[in-house]
Amino acid sequence: MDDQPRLMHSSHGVGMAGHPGLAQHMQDGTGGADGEGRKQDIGDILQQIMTITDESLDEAQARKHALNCHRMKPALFNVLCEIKEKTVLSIRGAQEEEPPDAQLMRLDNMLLAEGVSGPEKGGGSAAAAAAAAAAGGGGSDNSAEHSDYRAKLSQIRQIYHTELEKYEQACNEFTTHVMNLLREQSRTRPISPKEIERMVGIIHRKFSSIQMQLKQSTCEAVMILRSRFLDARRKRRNFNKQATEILNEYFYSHLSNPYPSEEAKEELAKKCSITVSQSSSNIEVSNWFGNKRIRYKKNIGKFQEEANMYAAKTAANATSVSTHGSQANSPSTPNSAGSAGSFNMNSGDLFMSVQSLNGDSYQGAQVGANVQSQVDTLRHVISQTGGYSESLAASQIYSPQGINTNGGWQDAPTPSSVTSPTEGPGSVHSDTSN
DNA sequence: CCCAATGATTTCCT
DNA sequence: AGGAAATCATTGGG
Repeated sequence: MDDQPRLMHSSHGVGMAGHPGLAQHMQDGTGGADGEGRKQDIGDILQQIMTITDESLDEAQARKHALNCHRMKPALFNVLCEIKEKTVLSIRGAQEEEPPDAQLMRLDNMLLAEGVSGPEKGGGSAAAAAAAAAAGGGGSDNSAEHSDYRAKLSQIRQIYHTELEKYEQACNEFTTHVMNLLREQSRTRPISPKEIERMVGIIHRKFSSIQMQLKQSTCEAVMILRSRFLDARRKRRNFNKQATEILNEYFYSHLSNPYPSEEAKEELAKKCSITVSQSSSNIEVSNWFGNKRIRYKKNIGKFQEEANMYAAKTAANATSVSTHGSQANSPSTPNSAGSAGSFNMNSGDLFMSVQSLNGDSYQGAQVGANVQSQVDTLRHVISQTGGYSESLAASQIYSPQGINTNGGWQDAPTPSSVTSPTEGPGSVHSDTSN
């Protein structure tokens, strides 16, 4: 009944604007043409409409019905709709074209990328829960953190989907409700189907903006989750002793060329049980070697002790494993030799092949019991002169440091520090200055 | 709490 | 692409 005044206004307006003084005119009774008769009708109708508020409800209802059934009703309705269209809707209509929302697209893309809105492995919340359980329980090759992350993610996903569903349902309900209402009211108000359509569009837009908020907050949640779990990538855990041992062993036994191939990396990763996941374990190994190389090179003195230790260790291993050490020693020592010299000068593959063949055993073979001293002396020798090393065929081959003199994988930043074997650590202070 | 060690990331270079 | 170098950020020992 709120509509009554409005109805009256508009009809009033129409009457005045379109046919000024129409009512009076007709009441004069002048003119007897057909048109005049119709005008008379319209006048009556308007009159009735205007006085409708004075009547009782029942009467009004009856009148309404009568008006609805009036033969002029559709025409009048159309006129009113038209005018309304021109005055109000056209203004609104101009600016209602929605721009293809970039923001929304971004959100959608992200949700898709994060696997929140994407094709679910299954359907509905039950599947989400199942996925979460699976991730938590049977986490194939991921750390606990990772599975935790996935569980949380699927939780978010579930919430997102239920909310989305709720919104959709609400939107539909509301839309049909409004549509019914408008249709109903179109019997008493000038509401065209077009307008209803437009209204539906407005409603949908409103709801989609709500939806966007939902998406946005979901995205935020995912981001937070990421920052807490995956992006805690800087959160490092130290490798366990065994792992570092294995890596160090490899590093120092390949000191001449500490660049493990992909396969080697994989192998190492496996051995170190850094098998977080196939792909990332190699990265970890690569990181380790990258760090090691740079840090070793930067301050060889500091690593001297460590180097000797691992040299001794590998040597010991080799000797214990293989008896052919002694005989192999001088002739086949190549590995290290290859390392130093051949790395740059000779063909890489030769060196590689040799190394891969007996890389591990070389030290054992050569050094035997007093590995350490030999190592040190050799280093010493090499670091000092190139000529000298020549005379000591084996040693030349041997020492990793030789490389840096040649400009191997390192540019020999601290050659002097290598001075005396026993003073290995002592030399450190000179390095510490670096 | 300070600091060295160290794993990870970033930037630049080849 | 992969490495070197610089840098960041955490860990763990004192």
